[in-house]
Amino acid sequence: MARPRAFDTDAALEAATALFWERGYEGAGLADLLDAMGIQRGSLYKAWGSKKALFLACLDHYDRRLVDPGLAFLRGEGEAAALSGAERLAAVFENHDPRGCLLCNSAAGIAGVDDDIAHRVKEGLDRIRGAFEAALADDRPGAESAAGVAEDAERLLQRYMGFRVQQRTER
Amino acid sequence: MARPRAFDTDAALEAATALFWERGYEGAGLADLLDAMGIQRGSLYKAWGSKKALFLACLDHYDRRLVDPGLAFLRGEGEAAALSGAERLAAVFENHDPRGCLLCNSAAGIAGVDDDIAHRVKEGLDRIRGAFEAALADDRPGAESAAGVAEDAERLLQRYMGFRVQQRTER
DNA sequence: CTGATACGGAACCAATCGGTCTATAATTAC
DNA sequence: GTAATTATAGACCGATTGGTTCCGTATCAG
Repeated sequence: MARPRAFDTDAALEAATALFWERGYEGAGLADLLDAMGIQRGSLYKAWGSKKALFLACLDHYDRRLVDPGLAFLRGEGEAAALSGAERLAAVFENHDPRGCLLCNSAAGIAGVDDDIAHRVKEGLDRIRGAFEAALADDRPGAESAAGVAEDAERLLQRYMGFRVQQRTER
Repeated sequence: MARPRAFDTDAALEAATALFWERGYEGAGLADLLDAMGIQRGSLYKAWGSKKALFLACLDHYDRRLVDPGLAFLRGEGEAAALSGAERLAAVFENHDPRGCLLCNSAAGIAGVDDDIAHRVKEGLDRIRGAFEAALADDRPGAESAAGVAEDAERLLQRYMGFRVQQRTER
């Protein structure tokens, strides 16, 4: 084919994600995004088509770079295998970031207005709940309390979301 | 003095609060706000001075109309006196609203960008934490576990915030 | 009745919003 | 080398943003 893209898609996505994370979907204007990404309007619209599509791509990027490793840790994969479920869960609530969590911020914000984004965010949160369930089940014998685990995971997800949201007010 | 205000400040605040609640600070434009409030630009700026000041006034209105009664309930005042602390706490997690909680939405959103709003939101959340503490202490003997109550109240606040945020993705 | 006040309504403002378009440059296949 | 293809930069678009200013008028105290 013809002329290849001159910018690093992943690096641009990383920069856009950071801005959406800090300022939210509506708070991050096109001009700010382009500035942070170091590209021009034409390139953005050629690559992603719209601000909303870019945002959805950022949610994917966020999943890949931050959520997935976190979920693997919770499930006890890799070096986390040496830790108990409770220890892995405790580690999650050590992670402080004044920006909170992109998924949680989006849930409280734009997800209440846009159905596509709401659906995408819900998916992400469901994945986190699943990993919480895995970590909880790891410390409990047999299938004795499958329902209890699901219920506790739901509460844990709620606490996690609140935990991350709370950090945005503490600066 | 002279000519009195022709519109009901409280009713206008109620309408503005509803819009901010549903769409967030940045999602609610002046045109939408004025339309919902049934007043004109001039009146809004004469009465509140700016969009941000209006928003802060809406947070106060929200406190007065919804938070305060909720806190009184948690503290066991009025007809809630017949309920145990645990029963009062359980009732709080029954309240479903697809708009979530204005305080929590603001924490996850605009509070991360504006310091004045962040401060105001933090205050509101601290008040909720205090009421959780009161409800928890009500079920526990003496001052045996004051620190434990504070810690549990913090976790309860986190779960509450996540609980309300979550509802914005479930529509 | 009169003068002071400040209201409601609308015109108006610069700046920004998300998005499109075109001219140019770079790269490929042939 | 040439033609086809695609990305780039940036000018440009109408609409909307939050905010100001003005005017005619209603309402007050004296």
